[in-house]
Amino acid sequence: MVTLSEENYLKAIYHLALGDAQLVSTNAIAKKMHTKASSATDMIKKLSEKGLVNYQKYKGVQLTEKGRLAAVSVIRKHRLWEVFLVKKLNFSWDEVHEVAEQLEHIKSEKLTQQLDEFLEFPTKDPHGDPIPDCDGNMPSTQKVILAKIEINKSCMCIGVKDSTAEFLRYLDKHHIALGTKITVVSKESFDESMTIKINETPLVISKEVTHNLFVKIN
Amino acid sequence: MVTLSEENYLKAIYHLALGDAQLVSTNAIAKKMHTKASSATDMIKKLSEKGLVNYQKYKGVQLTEKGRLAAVSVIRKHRLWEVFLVKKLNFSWDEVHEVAEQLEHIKSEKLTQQLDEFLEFPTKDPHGDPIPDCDGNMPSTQKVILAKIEINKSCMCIGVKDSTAEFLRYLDKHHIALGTKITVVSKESFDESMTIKINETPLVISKEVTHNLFVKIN
DNA sequence: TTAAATATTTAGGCAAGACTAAAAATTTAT
DNA sequence: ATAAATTTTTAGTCTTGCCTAAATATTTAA
Repeated sequence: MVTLSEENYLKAIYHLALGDAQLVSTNAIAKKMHTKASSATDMIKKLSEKGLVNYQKYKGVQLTEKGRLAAVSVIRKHRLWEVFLVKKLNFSWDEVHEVAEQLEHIKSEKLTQQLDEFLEFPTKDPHGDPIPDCDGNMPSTQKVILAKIEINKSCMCIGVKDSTAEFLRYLDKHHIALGTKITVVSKESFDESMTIKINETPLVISKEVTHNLFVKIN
Repeated sequence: MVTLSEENYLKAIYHLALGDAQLVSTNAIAKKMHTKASSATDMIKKLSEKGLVNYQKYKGVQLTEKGRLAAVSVIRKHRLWEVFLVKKLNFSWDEVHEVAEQLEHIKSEKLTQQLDEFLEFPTKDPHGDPIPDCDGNMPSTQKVILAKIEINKSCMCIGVKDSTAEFLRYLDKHHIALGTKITVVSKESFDESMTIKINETPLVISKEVTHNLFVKIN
């Protein structure tokens, strides 16, 4: 039995380790969970006792395979529900997160499978993130940050890094969506801003934007 | 802010008062919630402090209007999700309850409204229970227990009283569904059993069944 | 290579929601 | 009308998940 709070910590650790088995620090976890380091330590101990993470005092934690499966299961549900909200209930991509944060904890194997089928087995959520399969396999994506694209090259927007509602609405306003073709026109080195073209329309974007957009080279 | 636990107590009180403003006893609440009377007392005090119930020591509780609205809102969500599970995700009517018990606590006004629309504003859940509207109005239903129907009269099955999975599967087995026409053939007074006809097929049912089926006289 | 800064853990507490045991109120029965 | 039975409340504990403050490790810097 994994509690709701434990699920949230596992998810945080998974994301902080970038889906890998990297060591994650107590402070990083506390920050992500908006709690204090002492609370994170408490929870880490509990997760460790349950065999969900490997933990050595002062050294950091990593998910065990059991912990990784639990984290990925929550992420799978989160992303499936996001698809449901956008595709079936007319939510926009900047509104789905907080509702999906609740729905991801609903426990029912059958519910998740039937939802997956009802949505016709989607492979990406509305922000372009991959949906793990029911065996816990997370599809790998070779995505790159827009900032890395060279001048005069084109690429396609395939995801966002931090999907805060404000950022997503900014993208909507400037007609940047998943699948949108972006051409890099020029870069300013002093502030890392960039001029891009979308459908022949030029747009100047700050480094906050270039570092939060994932693209794929065609 | 109403907690998950508080919502469950409010729902229990609503059901025990039969949707009315009747006084409900501490013991009855404890029994329904599968907790001890002392736990129920603790929670009653909290609900009372929050203005969700009226409470006088040793006298029992009743929902305030605020409490009733909170209870009905949870019931609305529960029943909408049950419809979703049956209509969209191919659940059968005996499988939906425990999942809906979780889904009913998801907090999002928009989610509930969009779900209602997506389901085309259903008025009944899969067990025949009415779905309250978004303003907290619970449609009244003049349903009667099958046991009350006179010999040689016909009626239509419109709901179940206690919808335990076992009872629902019993009904499935004997082809009794919502909308099924039932004719009362005879009654045994010593054990309150009854012989009925469904599509000309006779069936003997016990008093456990006749007291758990709601019917409507044509 | 020590001293200072930072990160982490421990110790002790708090609120929610449950429990047991005991006290108090109410109801039922003699 | 009083005793017995039942119901309800109170008092004190437990667990989960959080907190603050203090202690201890580790890392960074002089």
